[in-house]
Amino acid sequence: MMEFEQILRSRGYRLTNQRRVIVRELEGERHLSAEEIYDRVKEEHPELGLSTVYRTLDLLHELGIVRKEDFGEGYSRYELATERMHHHARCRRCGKVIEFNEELMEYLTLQVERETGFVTDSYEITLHGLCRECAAASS
Amino acid sequence: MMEFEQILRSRGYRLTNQRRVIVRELEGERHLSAEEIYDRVKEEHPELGLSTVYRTLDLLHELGIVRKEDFGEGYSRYELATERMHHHARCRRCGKVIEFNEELMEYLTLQVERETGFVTDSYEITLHGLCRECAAASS
DNA sequence: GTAACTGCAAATGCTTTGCATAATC
DNA sequence: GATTATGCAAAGCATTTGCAGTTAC
Repeated sequence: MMEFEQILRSRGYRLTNQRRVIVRELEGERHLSAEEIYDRVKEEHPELGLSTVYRTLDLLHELGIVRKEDFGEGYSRYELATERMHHHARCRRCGKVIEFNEELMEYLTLQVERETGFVTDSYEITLHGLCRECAAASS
Repeated sequence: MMEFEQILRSRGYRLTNQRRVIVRELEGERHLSAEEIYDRVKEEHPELGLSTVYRTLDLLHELGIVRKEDFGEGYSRYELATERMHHHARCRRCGKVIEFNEELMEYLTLQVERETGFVTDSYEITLHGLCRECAAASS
């Protein structure tokens, strides 16, 4: 991933080791929380601070390099915006998150842009309801 | 809205004044945060505590009576599940939330249920990108 | 009467911030 | 060398919890 370095430079941000390391971690795994990134990186780079992780994720999110996700856990998860878009179904009883992909939606983002001027670079669908087990248990 | 009283009773929960008042507030306005509900209700019912608001919203959410929404503000918003489903486009630069409706999607929930057993009672689409103004400013 | 519910205050956990130091350009 | 970025510790918020008192059934 060279692209993110160019984006940073072109906006006048500095290319630090911490930023490189955090992006590398995100390249390795999806859906990471700030704390998880911090823990993983700390082994090799004990000098990294948790606040730097938050500040970096904030910056990367604003630059459109990472997506910020909310699984209803009380904290955020992050993944590279280059990852394939995907969607979640979250059980309101047990909290389980089921992931699924689907292919339409392209037309929707076009329509929204036409109507509101909003330029979409990624999207997320969340279904609220009951997973198989909880649905079975409640009937 | 009588329905929620029946749901509570049928599950063995008690029908308290606090629960009634909180639901009434949700009937009056959409997208309310716990704190906003607390502030609105406090004028007429100073005895209501904020933790009761949170506990009630949690219960109503688990029962499927209210939807829990995340606009990326760092806290949750709530609305009655009977409200028309809608979707958001959130600007990653300025945070502005643009709301829009659309009508397809029915087929998607059916397909998900077929594949995973997940029973959807509501859904939410979030687009990530730039609003008209921020998109203009960054080009 | 008893079990569920509430209010209050304290605790928790994620995230942000102030400031002195260090690193990038 | 100037400015941006970092680390640390402390502060900030939303949310949760423990517990004694209250209320619904």
